[in-house]
Amino acid sequence: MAKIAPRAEDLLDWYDQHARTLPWRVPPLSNARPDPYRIWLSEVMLQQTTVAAVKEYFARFTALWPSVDDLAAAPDDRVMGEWAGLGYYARARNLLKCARVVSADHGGIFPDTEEGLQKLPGIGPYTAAAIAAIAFDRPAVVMDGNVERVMARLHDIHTPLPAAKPELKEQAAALTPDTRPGDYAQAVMDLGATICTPRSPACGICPWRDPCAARAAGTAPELPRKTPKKAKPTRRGIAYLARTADGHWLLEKRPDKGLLGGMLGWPGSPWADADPQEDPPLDADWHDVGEEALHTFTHFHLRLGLRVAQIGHSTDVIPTLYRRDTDAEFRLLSPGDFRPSDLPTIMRKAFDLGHGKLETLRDTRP
DNA sequence: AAATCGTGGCA
DNA sequence: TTGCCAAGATT
Repeated sequence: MAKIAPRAEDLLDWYDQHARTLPWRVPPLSNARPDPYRIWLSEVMLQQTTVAAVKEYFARFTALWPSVDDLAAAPDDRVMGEWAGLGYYARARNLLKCARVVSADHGGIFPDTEEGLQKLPGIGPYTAAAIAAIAFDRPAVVMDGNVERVMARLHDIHTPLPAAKPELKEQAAALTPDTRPGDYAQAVMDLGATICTPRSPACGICPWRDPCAARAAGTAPELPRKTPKKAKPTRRGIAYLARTADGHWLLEKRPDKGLLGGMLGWPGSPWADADPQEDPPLDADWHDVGEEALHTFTHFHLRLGLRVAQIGHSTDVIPTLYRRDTDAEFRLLSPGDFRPSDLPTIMRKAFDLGHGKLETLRDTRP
């Protein structure tokens, strides 16, 4: 029985009828070109992040900063605060760097080639190809998790990831068309997101069901294979939430490098595998919150012990803040300046738990 | 080049 | 409950 070769045209026909409506997307067959700024912003937000999580952030960012020049002019703290909760905060730092390079060095115009795009901060092989294809309709080979999965199944490739990447890219390159490459790139990703899903793929309604080798072999649900991941260790630490008599909160701006880099957080001990050590940022009547903030990062679990204290007036606290030997900068934020939504999730969890304890202290010990 | 870097949803 | 997963980049 002769093997049927998959055709890009069949996928495009499916896409014309089934393309999802997305805030950053121009519908197929509309003869409109998308705004490269919005494509870039959406692609950076979508790195390792679900469409559902991105939507509200994309709406807020484009409302606050409609153009790359607007974003380039924004203060760092505002952008980091708006990114809070979305994760992978290096993306936000590189987003700003990239906006400022495009604004200052390229007149606010994004490069229209893969090579030019990939020179910019935060734009790697995938994002450069995606912007080149979607925004400029160039026949770039767009490789993301969806494309890897679709290619592995289409050709019944059992080599585990990431070793299979070169082979999967060869197959993807052979299929990428010269006509409508932007729609094709989005079509493969839509296929992966809605039909050729990681679990329980809907092979029966797939536009590529006939040429799919894994469907014929019955192996689609178990592809692509992946090399096993390491178990996550559990680390522990202690965070200190201090509020001044006039309602200021004592936070720190974490150093730009490393975990939660550039974000606001509560002062505290290092996070280590051993039992946590007390390490308060200043002398105060610290109270144990009695409940830990639990959180799981990419490569470890965290149990964060919490201490809270009422401290003196903000104008009296400031001189004591320079005793600590750390890369982070202390910040005393007034009630008007402190927004819990500016915090990364673990720090917001700590606030939610510690805030209530502080209210209890005030009520029971006037 | 293996490790690092978030978060929320889902089975 | 735990592990897996999502339009990856950086070092």
